[in-house]
Amino acid sequence: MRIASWNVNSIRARLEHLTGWLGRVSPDVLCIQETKVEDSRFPEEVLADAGYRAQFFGQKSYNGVAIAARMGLALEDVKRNLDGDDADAPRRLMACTVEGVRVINVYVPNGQAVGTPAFAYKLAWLSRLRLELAAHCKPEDPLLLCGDFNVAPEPIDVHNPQKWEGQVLFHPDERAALRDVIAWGLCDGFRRFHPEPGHYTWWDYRLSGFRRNQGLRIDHALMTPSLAERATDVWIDKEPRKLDRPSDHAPIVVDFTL
DNA sequence: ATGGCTGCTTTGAGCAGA
Repeated sequence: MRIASWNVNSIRARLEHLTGWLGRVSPDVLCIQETKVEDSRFPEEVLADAGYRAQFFGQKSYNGVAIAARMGLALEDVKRNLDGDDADAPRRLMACTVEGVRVINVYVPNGQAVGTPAFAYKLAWLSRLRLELAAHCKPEDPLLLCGDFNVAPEPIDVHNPQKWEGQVLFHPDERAALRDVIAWGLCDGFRRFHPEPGHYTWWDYRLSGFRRNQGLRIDHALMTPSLAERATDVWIDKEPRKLDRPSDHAPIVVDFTL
C-alpha cells in the first residue's frame, strides 16, 4: 500500500506534472494540498483518465485539499475541515478511511510572519488539530496524518537553522505546537527511515534554492505506532521538483504493508 | 540591505505563499 502527500501549488497549473507522477509512482492514495480551485472546476475527468477518483474540498484562489484514490478503492467516512469551522473557513483539511487506515490530509496555515494575526491563527489551528485527534481518533488505531504543516520540527530540517531560528516556519511556538500534535500519539514517519540531514520537502522558487538544496522539511507523514510498525519506507520524491515550472513542494510517499 | 519566484485574480497590479 502506498499513500502519498503533495502540495501541488495549484492543481490546474500542475495537471501534467500530477498525472505524470501518478503514472510513474502509482500511489494507491494521494493527499493533495493547495488545489486553489473551487469544487465546480476541479479537474475530475483528467484524474479519472489517469485512473483516480478524487474527493475534493476547495475554494477559489487559495487553499483547497483533495484526496485521490486509485479507481475502485473506497474512501469512507470523509470529513471536511476541523470541528468548529464554519462554511466560510479556509478549506484546509480532509479526512477519510481507506483500507482500515484513517488518513488525515492537512494544509496548515502558513502564518505569514511571526506576531501577525495569521501567525496566531496558525498556532490556534494546530491546537485545534490536536483537539480533533483527541475527539475523533484513538492512538491505538492505524492513522496517517500527512500534508503541508508549514513547520520544520528540528534544526536538522532546515538548511540554515541559524538564519531561520525565530522566523515563521521555524519559530519555537510553531515547533511546540507541532510537538503537541505529535504527542497525542504519533511519530515522524520520515525520520524513522532517514535520520540524516539534508532532506527537505520545500525549496524557495527564489535564490535557486532547489539547485543548491537549500530547503526546509515542512511536509510530514505522521503515524500512529500500529501503522508505523507496518511501514516499509517513507521517502521524499525530488523528481517532480526538477521539472519545468514545478510546485515548490516535493511529494512525500509512505509505503506500508496491508 | 533588499529582494530575488510563482499562481491567482472578473487582466493587471497586488496579494499570498513559504
